Amino acid sequence: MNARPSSKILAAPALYEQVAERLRTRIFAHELPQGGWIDEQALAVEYGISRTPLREALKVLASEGLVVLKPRRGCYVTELSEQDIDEVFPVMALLEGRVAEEAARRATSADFARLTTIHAELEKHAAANNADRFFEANQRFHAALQEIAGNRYLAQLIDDARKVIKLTRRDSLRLEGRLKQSLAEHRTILEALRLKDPALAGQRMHEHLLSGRAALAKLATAG
Amino acid sequence: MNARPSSKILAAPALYEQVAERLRTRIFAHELPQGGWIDEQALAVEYGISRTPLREALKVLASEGLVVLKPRRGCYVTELSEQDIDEVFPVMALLEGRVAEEAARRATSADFARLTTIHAELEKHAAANNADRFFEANQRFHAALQEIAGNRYLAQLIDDARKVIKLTRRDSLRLEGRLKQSLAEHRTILEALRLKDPALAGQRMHEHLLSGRAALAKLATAG
DNA sequence: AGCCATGATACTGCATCCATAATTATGAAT
DNA sequence: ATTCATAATTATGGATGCAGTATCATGGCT
Repeated sequence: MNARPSSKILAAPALYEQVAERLRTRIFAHELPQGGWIDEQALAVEYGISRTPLREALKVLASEGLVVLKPRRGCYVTELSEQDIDEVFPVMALLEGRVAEEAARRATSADFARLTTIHAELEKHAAANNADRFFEANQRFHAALQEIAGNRYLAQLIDDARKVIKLTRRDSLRLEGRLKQSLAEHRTILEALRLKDPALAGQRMHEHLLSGRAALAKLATAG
Repeated sequence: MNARPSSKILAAPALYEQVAERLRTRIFAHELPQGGWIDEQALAVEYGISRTPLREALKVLASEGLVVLKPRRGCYVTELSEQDIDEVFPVMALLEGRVAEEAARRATSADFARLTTIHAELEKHAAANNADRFFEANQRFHAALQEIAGNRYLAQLIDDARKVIKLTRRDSLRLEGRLKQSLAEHRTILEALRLKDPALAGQRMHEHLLSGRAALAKLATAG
């Protein structure tokens, strides 16, 4: 069957890419549980496709670190150990810090206006205590910074790292008080950007990320 | 044909992985030229395999950034623009700097002895003006640092970045005087490690990488 | 003479099929 | 009853086949 043919609006992505995206969504939703076996046949039947594009999609996900391919054994959703998280977050903090630094150097007044708009949404959703929308706006804020920083390779690495982190079932924004804390940190970052102080922006962003990891750690003990 | 079956010494890598590795080698050797089209059929015939594992290998290389997949058009070796290089190197410098920093914190005396040994080889090959061996020893030095730093994710990113950089046909070590300069920089890095000064080691490594990029830039103008 | 249309060619992308290896189930022996 | 050996089942990995589309060449038209 395979979606309606009318979906071919300007260069349809390859089937394996569509499949990869669907699988990512399911993995992030933890619908496919960590460490769980991925049944190629079942998925192929479910998607109404053959195993070929599915297997190609899995190769892609494997190089993204979302699944592990055990030769002759099959494919499993990656399990993140506490150590893994402790390795990824500092790198993420480093990269995001760099983005903030560069963004502070390059941001035009138009860029700053855009960031301010997004930040206003963060304030709104935090006030409403809406973690989902806050999360979404947060993503857009970081994405905007990446664009302003203007280093696509750096942005790519951050996106990849974010995918890995999303493997965790825990969501620090759900932690009591974390949402407000995150907002406060964002305020200081925006302030540093406004001051056009690259070092300060980088430093605060760096701390912001590490603060996120600490929140995650609290969740681990709390259950 | 497919290598001798006797090569199954303890968990043979999947065929697509072997193919990916062979392709990487050919790409780095510029045997497959930048921007060049990759003929799936011809390669499959040459390797004596079907197109299936070959295509899977290409998916992996694509997510490594070594090739680009144009839907319905085929696969092409990635072309690095000057801008791409200017985006990758600063990130590389950032990551390698971090590795050096962490390594300075964690290195035991045994680790330091190992680094000293490798550095001695660098000195030797630099004296002999042997760029190939210098390059190889240089790789081992950086690999050793990564291991000492103990962050596998960080190491992974560096390895990936290094692959991208290797796409360039230019080799800065061939530049007159660069080999000696690189050696001198290595000396200062080792010195910082010996002093167990993380900040200094990180800073010097960072500069070392940027210095490498500058050398590459000179090569660009020199031809 | 140059340009556009039409047809031939060739390659990509997906499906299907097959061989091999791993896992599980069954049964026998200790 | 437990354990080990053996057979059946199932899934992975690779090969082959086929449909759809992009590219290239040839020929007609302006």
